[in-house]
Amino acid sequence: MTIYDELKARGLLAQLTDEEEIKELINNGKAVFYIGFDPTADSLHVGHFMALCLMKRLQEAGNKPIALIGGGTAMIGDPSGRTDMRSMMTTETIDHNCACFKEQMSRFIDFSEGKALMVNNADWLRDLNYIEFIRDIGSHFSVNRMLSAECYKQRLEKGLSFLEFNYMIMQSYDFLSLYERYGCNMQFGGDDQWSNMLGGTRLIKAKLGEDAYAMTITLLLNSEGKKMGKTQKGAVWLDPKKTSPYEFYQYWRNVADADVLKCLRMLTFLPLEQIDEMDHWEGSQLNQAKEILAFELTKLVHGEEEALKAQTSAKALFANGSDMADVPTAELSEDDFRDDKIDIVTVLVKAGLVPTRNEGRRAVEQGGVSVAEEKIADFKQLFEKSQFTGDGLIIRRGKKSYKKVVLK
RNA sequence: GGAUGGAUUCCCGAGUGGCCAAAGGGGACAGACUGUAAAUCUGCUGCAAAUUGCUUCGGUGGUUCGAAUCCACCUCCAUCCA
Repeated sequence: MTIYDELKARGLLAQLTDEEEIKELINNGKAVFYIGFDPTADSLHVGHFMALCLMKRLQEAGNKPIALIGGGTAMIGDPSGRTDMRSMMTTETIDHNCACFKEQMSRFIDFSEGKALMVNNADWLRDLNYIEFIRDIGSHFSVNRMLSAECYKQRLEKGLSFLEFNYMIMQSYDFLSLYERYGCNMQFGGDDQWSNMLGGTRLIKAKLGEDAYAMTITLLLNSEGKKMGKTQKGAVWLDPKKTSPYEFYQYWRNVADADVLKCLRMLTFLPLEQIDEMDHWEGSQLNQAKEILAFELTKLVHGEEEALKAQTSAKALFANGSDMADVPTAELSEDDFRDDKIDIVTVLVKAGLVPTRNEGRRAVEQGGVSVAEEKIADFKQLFEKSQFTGDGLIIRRGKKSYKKVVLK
């Protein structure tokens, strides 16, 4: 199976500028492609993960990836798909984020011996001369055309600043620069990037008279049409300090039935035959598929050891297993006790199971808290210090949040 | 630069002097039912030393016994005009 067919079968491809040419290029390892990442946070998240996987797949097929970190474009902010203006970021924050991205990416992509490149568009964007730039590049863009782009429609109703309006031009210029510097002939990106990417191919045609291609990846949406990888607490991060492997595992373990197969296809590296097999699974059997999904992804991101740990903890807590060793742990200090006692609300807060004391109270009042499998009825209930020594106590909030709490 | 409308809690959105920690909806969270799913029903949703206290309605001052609500100035946004 060619790489192109595989990507297609996995449902990863959304729009292409020229299907035949692209097929030819990537199947024969002739593509030098780039994907841009905007450093808007200090860690990559699940949304980036899919792009990284795609890079990996294409790299394995012999193509050369360029990871473009948007240290320059981040100073502008992409308005695509946004209803509000992005807040401005300082240069220091952006630079810090770039460094974090770099480190995380090198775990997925092989950057050795020129097999892949990582560049930062700050190198050519930050020192641009305005007059030169608009004469040289700006003259190739039609405002009429830009305004008719779908991604600006929404913003035209709510207001769009000139700063953000320029994002498309910057991104197009990136493509041109990469084409000239590294012979980059293709760009990949999320489907919301389509019009920005087209801008690039058009610019290359206009400036150099040469062809470049663009292809978008289907956005990973859940069955409700929302972007996946977001929880109410924010994004699901790849950095274990921001989203622990256990939480990461649980996120995928809990995806809706309707989304499991899609996620398996788009995100994992499992052979398609195996995934097609699971497609016949129904009802509670789908739970197994979710387990596979969660395990595979955790393994990809955090390594097999962490994935196994997350899996055994999950089994211990949900399926009455007995191995509690790897359940996420929280520690209490001597100072948390008064007369060697501590109340349940304090324990919940200290364990991070609840953000405020009020919520802790509420959780107890609604019967959502148990300690060592015993439901707590009174939020004033006290615990002895001695109960937290040794293996400590398993505190559970709701169905899915557990912490082992021990005395340190 | 001018005219008009607007800014309320996580989001949308009511409230135009005390009865307001602020209607209603969404989301989130918890309970029941389940398969760690979905749907449904119920509860709940500012913070805390908790029958009370504290902070909140774009910002700063002011009027008043009392302000989300009235006044002044400022900031930001939208629409129309230039």
